[in-house]
Amino acid sequence: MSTATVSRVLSRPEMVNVATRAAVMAAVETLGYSPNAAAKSLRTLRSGKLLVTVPDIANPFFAQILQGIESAALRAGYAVLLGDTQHDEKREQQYATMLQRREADGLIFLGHRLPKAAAALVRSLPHGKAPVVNGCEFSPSLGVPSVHIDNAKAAFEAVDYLCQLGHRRIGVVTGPMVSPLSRDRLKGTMTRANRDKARVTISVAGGDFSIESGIAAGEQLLGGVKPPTGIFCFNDEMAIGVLHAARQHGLRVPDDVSVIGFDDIRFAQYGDPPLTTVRQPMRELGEATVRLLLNILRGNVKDAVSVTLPHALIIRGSTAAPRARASLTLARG
Amino acid sequence: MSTATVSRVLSRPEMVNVATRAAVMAAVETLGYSPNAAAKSLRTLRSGKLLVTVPDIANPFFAQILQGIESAALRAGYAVLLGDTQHDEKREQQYATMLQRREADGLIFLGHRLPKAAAALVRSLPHGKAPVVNGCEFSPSLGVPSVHIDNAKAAFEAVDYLCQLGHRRIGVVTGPMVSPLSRDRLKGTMTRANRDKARVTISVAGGDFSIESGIAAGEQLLGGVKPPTGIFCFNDEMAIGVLHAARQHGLRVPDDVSVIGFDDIRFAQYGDPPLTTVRQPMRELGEATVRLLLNILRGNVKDAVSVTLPHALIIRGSTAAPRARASLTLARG
DNA sequence: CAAACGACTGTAATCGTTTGCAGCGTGACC
DNA sequence: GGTCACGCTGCAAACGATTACAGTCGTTTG
Repeated sequence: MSTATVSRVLSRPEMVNVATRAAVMAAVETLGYSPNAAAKSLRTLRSGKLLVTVPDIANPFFAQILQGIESAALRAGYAVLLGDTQHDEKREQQYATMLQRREADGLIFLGHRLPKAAAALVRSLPHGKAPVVNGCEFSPSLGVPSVHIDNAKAAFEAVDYLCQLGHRRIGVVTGPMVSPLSRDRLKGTMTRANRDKARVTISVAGGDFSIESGIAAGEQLLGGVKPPTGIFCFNDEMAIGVLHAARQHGLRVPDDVSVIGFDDIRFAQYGDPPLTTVRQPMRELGEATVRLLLNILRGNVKDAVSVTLPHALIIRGSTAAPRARASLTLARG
Repeated sequence: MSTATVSRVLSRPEMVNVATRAAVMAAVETLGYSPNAAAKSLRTLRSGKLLVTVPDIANPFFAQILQGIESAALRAGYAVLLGDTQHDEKREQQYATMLQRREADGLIFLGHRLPKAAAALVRSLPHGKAPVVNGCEFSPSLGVPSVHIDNAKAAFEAVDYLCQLGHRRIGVVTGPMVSPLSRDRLKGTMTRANRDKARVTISVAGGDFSIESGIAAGEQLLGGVKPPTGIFCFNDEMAIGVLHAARQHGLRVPDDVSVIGFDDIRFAQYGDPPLTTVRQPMRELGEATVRLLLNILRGNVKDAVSVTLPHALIIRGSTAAPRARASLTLARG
């Protein structure tokens, strides 16, 4: 029995006679044989792994995307190599070198930076051939396809909802401005605000997507004179922080101040009050990045293009019309 | 310049003359060469990867453990292969076969089941040599070392605290009883309750660690006659669910009912009310599993033993003495 | 009856490293 | 001057699979 036959039994059984096939299977069974992945990978030049770098895996938003990625990858016969970069460029670079070493067949990165090693790969291959895709952060300048929602539009709608409710002084808690995602959301926010330039004023506080930064931003916004009556946060965790800050200030939500989050993580729904938020389809987002990457790996160049998934404003208990003076303004408006 | 020299420059530079070393480095630089991981792994029989299976990556508790694992692994020069098993035995098995194929040098599993393939490995090697470790779920019968807290003691302390506050009717929201972790916590609960057998009554509701199951359990417990005045949940998410159910029933926490969670995930602290809970050192737990696994991989058999990490009852705003009748009971007691 | 064909199976090259061993030049020492 | 040690480098054999290509053998066809 040659190794060739064994190999065939395991990879393309239909090529070999049923009798020998059975014999091989039996032997495999009794010996407990299983093929060596490294040897296979060396020979075939495919590792069967997808490298996924995540800015912060403890963030439920990313965790849920990762869940979508993992399940889609598994279904397609790939395993996931996980890198938690902690927003650290060094780590991103470090992980990206795994691509060069062929430890993974492709890269999905959820941050906003395209690591050098990956950028080199993108440059060295014809357009659309590099097995590198992005999730969440659409940035055409990177030359890498991406799966994302329309962040500007989503922000527009969130702010629009606050305006419709009658809010005129609106606070925004952003993420770091280095990321296109934050910039897009701020853009959408300002677009809506500028439509009512005369009446709507926006005050901006910077956050970093953590609950703690949300608390700080909330204190900054709510501690001033003429604090905003509605606050739009660029993720749910910061919104939870703002809720917390509001309580500390003795303000009731939504009576005294309305709060909108972003993402619709599970905890948004079950807090007190339940959070009005912009839902992103996290799981689908993860699955779509895998599909996109697989299209590239399979040479389906025409299907290797960026995808925009739908979002939805989910209205819950953390938003309401502003009281008293603000309502009068609405009545007059 | 032979490949041998290049290999040496890259792996043990001190073996080669500085001049040639520099030349090689220069060539590597200009050619953008980087060694093929599969070939290296084939030759050395080490993959440089640790396989980690997690029951549910969207659960912040596991996500934080994973974060500890990832950072410790990275520091030690290992990459993490992630498997999200969704509590599914099939998936666990599937991932465990990656060990046999040598796709990973070791396995860290966070569930309560030791997959067949891994069990076979454990049996085939001398005791303490199999590169398989568990996180969270200590079960000596598996023959695999583990990193965990003292779940029985922690539960004892949580229930003890409720008793000390004066609670007599205590509800418990458990996890699935197939896991040793849940059984240990229930054991600790009953140990404390039995100490006051005459006065303390325990009612048990089963959950599955999800917020939704916490809501259901909360409704079950709070909907009956003589509902408990204190509820101990086996994780924070179910506690958040119970908080939600209490609100639905018009009950105030902690005035009408006290709630204790478990884990101390980030969201426990910033809800309303902030959750009293048992803190587990998630990050350390992850790091310790990696250390444990590395000890096995390096043949440090004497250090390849289970570890119990400290927990702590964190008292916040979701617990208080019961009111009225219950307090009288306390006064009498 | 020979040739061609088809269905399998075996041979052997190949993937890209690592590493034991041998070779080689230089300097030291006897 | 010969021997030896030492520092460095190259040779070549693994590692364990995949896969053209070349048999082998029975069956069909002209």
